[in-house]
Amino acid sequence: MPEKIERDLTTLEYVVLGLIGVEPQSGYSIITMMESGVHRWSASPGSIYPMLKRLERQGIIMGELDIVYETRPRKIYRLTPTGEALLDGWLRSPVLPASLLEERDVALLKFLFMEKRLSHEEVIAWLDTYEQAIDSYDLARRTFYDMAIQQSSIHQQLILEATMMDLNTQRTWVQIARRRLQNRPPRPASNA
Amino acid sequence: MPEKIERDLTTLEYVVLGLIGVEPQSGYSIITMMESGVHRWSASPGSIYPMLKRLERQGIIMGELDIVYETRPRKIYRLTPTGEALLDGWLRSPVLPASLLEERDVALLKFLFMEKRLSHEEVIAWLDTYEQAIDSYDLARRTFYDMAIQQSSIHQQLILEATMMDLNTQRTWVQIARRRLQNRPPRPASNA
DNA sequence: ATCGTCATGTAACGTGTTACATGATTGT
DNA sequence: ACAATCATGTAACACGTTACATGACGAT
Repeated sequence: MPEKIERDLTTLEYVVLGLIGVEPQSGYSIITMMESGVHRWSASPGSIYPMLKRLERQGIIMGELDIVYETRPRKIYRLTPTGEALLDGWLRSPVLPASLLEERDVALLKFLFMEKRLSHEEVIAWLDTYEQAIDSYDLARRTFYDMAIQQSSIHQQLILEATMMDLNTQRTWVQIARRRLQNRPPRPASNA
Repeated sequence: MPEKIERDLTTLEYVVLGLIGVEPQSGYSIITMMESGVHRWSASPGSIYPMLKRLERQGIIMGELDIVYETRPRKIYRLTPTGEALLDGWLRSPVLPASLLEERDVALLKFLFMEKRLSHEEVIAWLDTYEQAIDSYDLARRTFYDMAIQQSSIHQQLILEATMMDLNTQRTWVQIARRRLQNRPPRPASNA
């Protein structure tokens, strides 16, 4: 009987769920993937192993000793149905304006994990929320921008411009991504 | 006699030092500034007040009760020489390739705090390190890019492109910033 | 008189870090 | 035989969060 899940999961926990969701992983493989990867979260053994046990206690993942295909026994964790629901809920959660500048890497990671877990339409819908977040942020900032830009120092002005440029880049990317996904053939045709 | 400073300061601590460095602040004003500001660090009272005491114990800041200009007594903290040295060292520290994608907001905050603490030349030099970081990241990624882009899935390709676009935006911004600062008149001339 | 804001603080809690420890297995 | 890697774990520690507590002041 699993523990009750009281608090919302950490971003780091969701990322681990995402990795496991793409393919079942051992603690060691998670650590090495995150060390060598594009992720900012340096997964130390001291955080991963207790976390895996915690998530297993809560019935979110379940570990199984793998002694068949590997000479060296490893404990492979996979998602339980509860874990799948949690992960997919996180992946589907819309991009919020507040997270545009500070959690972009998280958004990209979610986009990575989505590929194998969400339907085509859901990914498009998520990209729509992304663009809506940019729009509303843009709107709020643009009115503020005109006021603030006047009486700001040079550095403050440049920071405002940096965020504007940042948003524009993100908007362009979202549009590219959506177009690319929409043009994607439903199934890979015969090659060559 | 202040405690020895064992560990390196947290980013949050440096940000607080930056705020105090621009102008002496009370705990409350720090909290409100960070809540309303562009910063991702939600400064809760439970983090700020203990931190201020900690930094004071270490001789990095010093607080003084302000009962003269304010009806309501507040404790105003200012940097000690030790604190100034720490802050300026942090501000001068070069931008590293690893921090380009994950700590951009920190870089912009540093850029904000620099304005009143570093010389013109030092700011330019810091921008140079910024661009060098972009160059080296770009170099490493570009060789990887050509290899990886081939056998990557659509989502992986798009993530790679997102980071490339991101880097390009940052490079453009750095160049704009440097140009703007170099064209800046040394002193504001007479206005109107 | 009362409510909201200003202003500072404390206590419990949990997560992540650093450092250390252990042992099996592979390579040379 | 020995070193490096694979693989999992533990213990101490510290920071930050959440929630709670306190009181003075200003406005109505």
